[in-house]
Formats: sequence, C-alpha cells, structure tokens
Amino acid sequence: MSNNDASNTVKQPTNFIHQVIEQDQQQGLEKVVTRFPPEPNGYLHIGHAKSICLNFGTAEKYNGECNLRFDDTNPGKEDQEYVDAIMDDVRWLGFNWAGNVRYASDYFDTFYAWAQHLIKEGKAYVCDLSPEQASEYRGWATEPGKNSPFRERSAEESLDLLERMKNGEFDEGSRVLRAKIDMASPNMNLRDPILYRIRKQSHHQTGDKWCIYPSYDFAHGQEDAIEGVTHSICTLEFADHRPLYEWFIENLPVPTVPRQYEFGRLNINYTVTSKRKLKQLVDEGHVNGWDDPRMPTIQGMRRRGYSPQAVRNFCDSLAVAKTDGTVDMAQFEFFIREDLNDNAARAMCVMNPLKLIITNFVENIKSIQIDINTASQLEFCKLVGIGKLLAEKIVKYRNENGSFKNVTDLVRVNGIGEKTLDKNLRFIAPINSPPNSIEMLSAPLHPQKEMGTRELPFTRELYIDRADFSEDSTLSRKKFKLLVLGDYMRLRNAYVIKAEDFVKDDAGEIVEVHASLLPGTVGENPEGGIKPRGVMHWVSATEGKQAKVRVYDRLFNVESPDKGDGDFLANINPDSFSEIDNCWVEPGLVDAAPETAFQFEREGYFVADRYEHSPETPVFNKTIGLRDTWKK
RNA sequence: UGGGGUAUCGCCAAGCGGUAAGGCAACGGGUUUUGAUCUCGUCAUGCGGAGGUUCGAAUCCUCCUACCCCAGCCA
Repeated sequence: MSNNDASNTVKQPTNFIHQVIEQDQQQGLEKVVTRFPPEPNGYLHIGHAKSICLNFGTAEKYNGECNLRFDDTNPGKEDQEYVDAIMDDVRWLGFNWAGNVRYASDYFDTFYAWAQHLIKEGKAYVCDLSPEQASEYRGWATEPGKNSPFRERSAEESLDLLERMKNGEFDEGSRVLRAKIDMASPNMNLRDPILYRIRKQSHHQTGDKWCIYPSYDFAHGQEDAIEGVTHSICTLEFADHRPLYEWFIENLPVPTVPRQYEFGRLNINYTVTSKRKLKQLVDEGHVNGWDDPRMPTIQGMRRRGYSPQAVRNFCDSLAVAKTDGTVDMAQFEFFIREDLNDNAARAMCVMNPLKLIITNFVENIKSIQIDINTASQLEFCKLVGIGKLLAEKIVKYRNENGSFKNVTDLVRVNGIGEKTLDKNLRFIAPINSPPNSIEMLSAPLHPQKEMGTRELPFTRELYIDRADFSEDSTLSRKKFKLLVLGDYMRLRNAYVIKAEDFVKDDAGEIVEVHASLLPGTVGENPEGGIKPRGVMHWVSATEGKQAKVRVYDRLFNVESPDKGDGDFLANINPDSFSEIDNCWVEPGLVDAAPETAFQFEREGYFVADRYEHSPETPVFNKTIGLRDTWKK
C-alpha cells in the first residue's frame, strides 16, 4: 500500500491496546482476534471508522483476524437496510472480515441454554416486577437497592417461567430474566441486571422464532467468547460494564476468555456524531438522506469525495487513549487534502463564466486540424486511433474516389467506423474552410506525479471566472493576481494574454472581455521581460461542457453544535449547500466515472457524483477547497 | 451525590524519576504556469491547583479542583 513509506517515517501515535497485546504475546498469546460489532440500527459515521480502523488494523498488525459481527439483540430498532450499508462501508474502507459475517442472533440458542444454566446454578431468576417497580427497587447511587420479591423463587419455577416467556405466554414488560448479583453494588450494572426481556417483534435475521431477546450485557461477552475474540475493544462508556462482562465469562461454560478494553470515542468539532441526532437531521429533512455529502456518515463522506485512504490515514493518526477530546476538523481536512493532492487529476472548471475573446486568435494559433482533402499519410497519423496502415488506406481511397465532399464520408474508408470518426471530429477541419478553429494543447494530469497528459482545446472564445477580471487597472500588481485591463495574465497551460477591452450590457455588467495572446508563450516565458500578474484557469466556450456543481460547507456554524441539551438544530448553517448550474468544464471531464476525484485548479477538490453524474448531465460535488493563505 | 474515567501549547498528543517529541492550526521567508503543492523557520522555564518526598518531579505521595460516563426491559 502507498502509505507504507509514510508509516515508516511518521511516528505512530501510541496505542495502549497494542501495548497490552504485546505483553500478552510475551505471555504466550498466539493469535489476536478482534471484532467490529455494530448494532444495525443506523448508518456508520466517522466515529465508527475509528473503531473499524482500530479493530481491523490491530488484527492486521499482529497477523490476526477481525470479525464483522452485528449485535442484533433488539429487533425493534434494527433493519436489513443497515446491515447491507454497514457491510458496504467496511469494504469501502478496504477491510476484509474473517470468514462469514456473524450475528449475535446466530447464538440465540446457546444464550438460552446458558440462561437456563445460570438459573439452575441459582444465579438467575425470573422477575415479575414492572419496569417502574424495578426502577424503584434498583435504588439510587448513594443508596443500595432492595432485593426483588421474586429473587428467591425456586430454580424450577424460574425455568418454567422462562420457558413460557419464550413460548409467548406473557405480555411485553410483564417479566424479565435477571442475574442474581448484588442489589447493593455501587456499580448500578451489577444490581441484578436484566438478561432477557420479552419483545414480540419479528427479527431481521431470525424472523418470528423468538419473542424474548437477550440484553447487550448477556450477549456481548459471550459472543466474543464463542468467536474466540481475544481483545474486545469498545468505547469508554462501557467501562462500567466490564465487571458484568467478566461475571458472565466466569459463571458460564464459555469456550474462551476474552478481555474487554475501552478507548475514548472520537469527537470532531462542527459536526455531530450521535445516532439520534443524525437520524433527526435525516428524518426532518435538514439534509438529503444518510448519504448527504454534509453528513459525517461513511456514506456521506464517500459521496462528498473523501477517499477511503484519507479516512484511514486520519483514523490512524489518532491516538487510542482514554481521554475524551474533540479533534479539530482542520486535522481531518489535512488528511483529505493530503491524499487528494497526491492522487486527484488536475482539471479546469469555470464556475462563474465570463466570456473572453482572443482577438488575435486566427493569426496566431498553431492548428493541428487536418484538411482531409489535402492531408498526407503522415498528417492522418496524428488523428486518434489512426496508424500508418489506416492512414495509407485513406490516402489510397482519396486517390481512387476523388475529394471528400463531407467529413463524414471518411467512414466509407474500410477500417474507419463511426466511433473513430466521432473521436476525431474536432481535429478535422470542415471541408472548404480554413483549418484553424481549435488548437489542441496538452496539459499534465498532475504537476508533480507522472500521471500522463490530457488534451485541452484552445479556441477563440473562452470562459474565465468573473472574479478573475477587473477593469480597475490601478489595482496593486502584488496584491491582485487578476486579469486587469492593459496588463498580462497567464492562461493556465496555455498562452499569456493581455486584456485590451471589455463590453458591458445595459445594466453595466461586464459581459465580454477582449484580450490578445502573446505568440510563443505556451510553455515558455514571454520575451522582453514581460511578467504576467498571475495564472488563471479557463475553458473553451465552444468545446467545453456545461456542468452542475454542488458546493458544500460545514453543516453547523458553531464548534460544538450538540453541547448542552439545547436545540442543536438552531446551530445549522443555512448556507451549507448551494448548486451552481452554469459551470464549464474541460470536455474530457464529462466521461469521468462516478466517484472520480479531480482538483479543479485554483478552486478545490471535486468528485463526480456517485449517483447522478453522467456524460449527459455532469454533476460534481465539491469535496473541499484548496488551502487558502491569500490574505487581503 | 455512590461508582467508573480523564486532566501536558488554540486542537490532537508523546513522555513511565534525569531536566517538555511530533502532527494540525497560526505566523514569517524561499521556490512555483494552481494565491495549491514543496521547502525553510518561529511557536510550553511550562505539564489542572496547592503542598510534600528527592541531588533532581509532568512522572512518586497527600489534599483539592474541573470535565466526561452510569442510575433503559438501548447498545
């Protein structure tokens, strides 16, 4: 992988879990097994990405295995839709789980048998207290709870009651199975926690087989034990559950002994990562779904154009510790830009078009258009997909049949089809007209890396960005890198031009700029010490393509939108989305595959929309702007 | 409040008794056909606070303070 060299030079943040594993290995641990255990009740977000990278990354680092396991113990909240999306997300990040996908529900039979085991051992009982009563009996932090009146019920009776709970004889909420631990424990989780509750709901995996479902606590550690998980990594809020986790492992005939370790959850400013709040954003229509590019969901980041490698690099840069801080969004953005800068092809897109006419175009451009009635074999070879042999055939055909009457007659030559003709149309001059309407320039796809080149049609009429022209020629040369009347500017990958004139409409708006090009300045500096003020991007007005660009900004305009219990929706940034219809891009861009990333030079990074981009209706999403140190 | 955690630069974070790494951000300089990239440089006598132990403390001890988590038949 490409980040190998990075990991060799960049010092890894410490990871106390890796320290634990290395100690365990010294004690004789042979194989590390981890797991990523989401509940399929929503879409994964950046916080889960950290957990995925930690669990899968740890397994990878120590040549172990990592399972993907759905913790599906509460059917009311879960859905197959989420199962599918989560698998998609894990794969997108580039991880492979060991063996098949697992489900907690795979083990429901075992859990039931283990529940019976605990009852027989006198360590669990069916309790008939209502939820309200149970809450009262549980006591308060400073005062111990009271034993349930059903606590000393006989094993036989509990066994029978549990069986009947399973058979659907009782209503939801009427009875539960509880562990008999300690109603006076200062740890509330140990005050006779619930093992099974009645839920008359069908389950996305087990259908209607069950109407009682195990609680998280009665399931999670046992799942780990069944799968041979050695290091069960979860977030800090589960630290209080560890004694219970261990209690089950000690009191049940489990095949292996997993250990639980907790690390600090990832928080990022200017966004929210609580499932409840993300759901609210979707349900109330503040965003366009879970995969809205403004969402911190993996699906959203993907649609926004964040690369999986960038997300991974960011997650790997985070220390695995027990502190609960909030990482600056700028730190994430650094990794997004770093990866995109390396890998995104460069292109030009004019987002606010202003027409620029090159007044001396005809006299000065180097045409590569071909007059098919006079071209030689060698000249035909310049066309796309035409080699020496085909070129010879064309010349022969022309000699035998006389001049072409139409450009399209080229297909009559054996070996040239519609497709070849289409690709070459712009390189062929119309019959009987001067072959000079387009100059094909070539530009590198990347300024530093060897990524090849692209063809850039340069024509008499171009589009430049409105913001790049000013009629005010008194503007400081140093401060304003603009096309200013009477001054020079470099067209990126093309000529240096000089602005000469402009046209205003009745409303006083500039609608057209006239400029002349300096011959011989493609790839060369102008003679006579002329220094352009700067460089600007452009697109041919006749050869370029119109495209739609969606610009996204942060969803919230305060650092901690969910601080406190106030309405986090009040902090929504009303200008987080805008769509610009009249953008012009290089012709080649419309053929880009969905999810291809580009840097639109001087504008930022953009991605062809995963779902809506097509050659007919090109749609690009702004992933992130370029770093901008331009101070006015 | 009882229990469980955590406190080192604006943010993330190393450090594990020997005299405060690194990254992000910020700010300066250089290169540049992207105001990008790249590159060079600046940025904690200070480690939540107060005492103490020690030749020596961010690291050990004592007390204090602040913040986070638990008190669902959610995970």
